Amino acid sequence: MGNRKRIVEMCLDLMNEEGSRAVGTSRIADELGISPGNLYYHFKNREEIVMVIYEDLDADFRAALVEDVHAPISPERFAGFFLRTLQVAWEYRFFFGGMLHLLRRDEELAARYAGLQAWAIDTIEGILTQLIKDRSLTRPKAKTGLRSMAINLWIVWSNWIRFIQVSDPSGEVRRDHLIQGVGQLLDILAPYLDPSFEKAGRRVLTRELKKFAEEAADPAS
Amino acid sequence: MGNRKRIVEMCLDLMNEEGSRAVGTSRIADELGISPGNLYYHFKNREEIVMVIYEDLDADFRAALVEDVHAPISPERFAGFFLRTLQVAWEYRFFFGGMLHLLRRDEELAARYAGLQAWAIDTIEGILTQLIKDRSLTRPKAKTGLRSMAINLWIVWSNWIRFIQVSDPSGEVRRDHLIQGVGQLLDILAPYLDPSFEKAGRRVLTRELKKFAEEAADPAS
DNA sequence: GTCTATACATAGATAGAC
DNA sequence: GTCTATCTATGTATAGAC
Repeated sequence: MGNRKRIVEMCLDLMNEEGSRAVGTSRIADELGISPGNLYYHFKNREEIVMVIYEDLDADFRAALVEDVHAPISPERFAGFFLRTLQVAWEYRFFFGGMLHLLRRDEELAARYAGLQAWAIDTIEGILTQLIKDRSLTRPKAKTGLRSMAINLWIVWSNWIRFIQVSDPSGEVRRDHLIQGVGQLLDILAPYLDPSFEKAGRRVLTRELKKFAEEAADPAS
Repeated sequence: MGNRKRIVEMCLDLMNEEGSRAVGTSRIADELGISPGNLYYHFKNREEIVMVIYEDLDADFRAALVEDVHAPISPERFAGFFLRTLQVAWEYRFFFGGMLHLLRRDEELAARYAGLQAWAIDTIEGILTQLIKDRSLTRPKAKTGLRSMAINLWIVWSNWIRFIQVSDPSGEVRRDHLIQGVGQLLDILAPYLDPSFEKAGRRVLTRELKKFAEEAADPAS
């Protein structure tokens, strides 16, 4: 694998582990056993590395939210949206952790992320609208209810990992925390969901939790 | 006013404006027209300044959430909890913006904030329980529903300001954004709220919005 | 309490050899 | 494509005079 790619991956790993601020260009180079000069041959500056990573995040998130959206939306697929996107939030957790600072220092990144956020909220609203058509969701009374719901889902989604990290500073985030996050998102919608749809969605979580517990007990597989 | 206090206030202002990371000790001293040495006479290090500010935040938040909690809880008081606490989140927005980084570099701060978070979620759950006793809120079906609701309220609360900041990178956060945030929090509870209780709560927001619009139109007052 | 001067570490970035 | 060497800027913090 070329050094360019190795730099990006090391940067992502280190930043996820220690936060974006703690990771500088010299640190990345050190860790890879290459020279700072080499790193700067591949990238104009530190921002550029982060931007490359952000592009992956952006693409992964959009793919996770758009994948398999054909109507009607099954509870399994609906739970899948949440689970896949939370997985993305986990894989790029450094970004959400240090977001404000990263965006402040890079206007282009700020604009792009604002765009992703706007798109995400619209798309979530679209999914909710589809659920209403499918009769899996009751329309909220207030006109702005759907949008408000989409915003709340987005906020909880984009901050769930941080919430877990802060709750237990010395603990690590595990897959069951992600599954718990999906439950948390479902709870926002619960009062509007068709009971059997909700039940089926929750079953997916129970199944995932079981799978995780088994893997944890038997790491061989 | 003594320099110690001026340092704390300047630090808070600068960090709120530019993010905690962008503000160093030399910058604070510069801005106040005092020497770095003077700053270090008053504080052991930068962490200590942040800790002093955090202590205010902690106290202000607790006071805002506990103030005037006698049962039964009126819709006006309930809306007041949200409005006052969001005001606190706004006054110390630097902390929420750079939280993960701040907590990573200061174990004591991390422990204290984790404590505040746990207390807050418990206290919110307590308020919801009181609302159920008052018959202003319907108990959610799931056993863990109340707690989940409290967590969602907390997550949206603690990240609302950041959400607004990121939504419009070049815009400023105004009081009407805070009021919108209260609406957002109410929406999480809406399906469980007694309709007349909810209506009265919303009226508080309309009134606050009107007050803000008038003040904006007539800054003299 | 406050100042000047300075030490020290680290991070971002570049020049030029190989 | 990669290296060594180095520059520059900045931030944290201290020593010692006033």
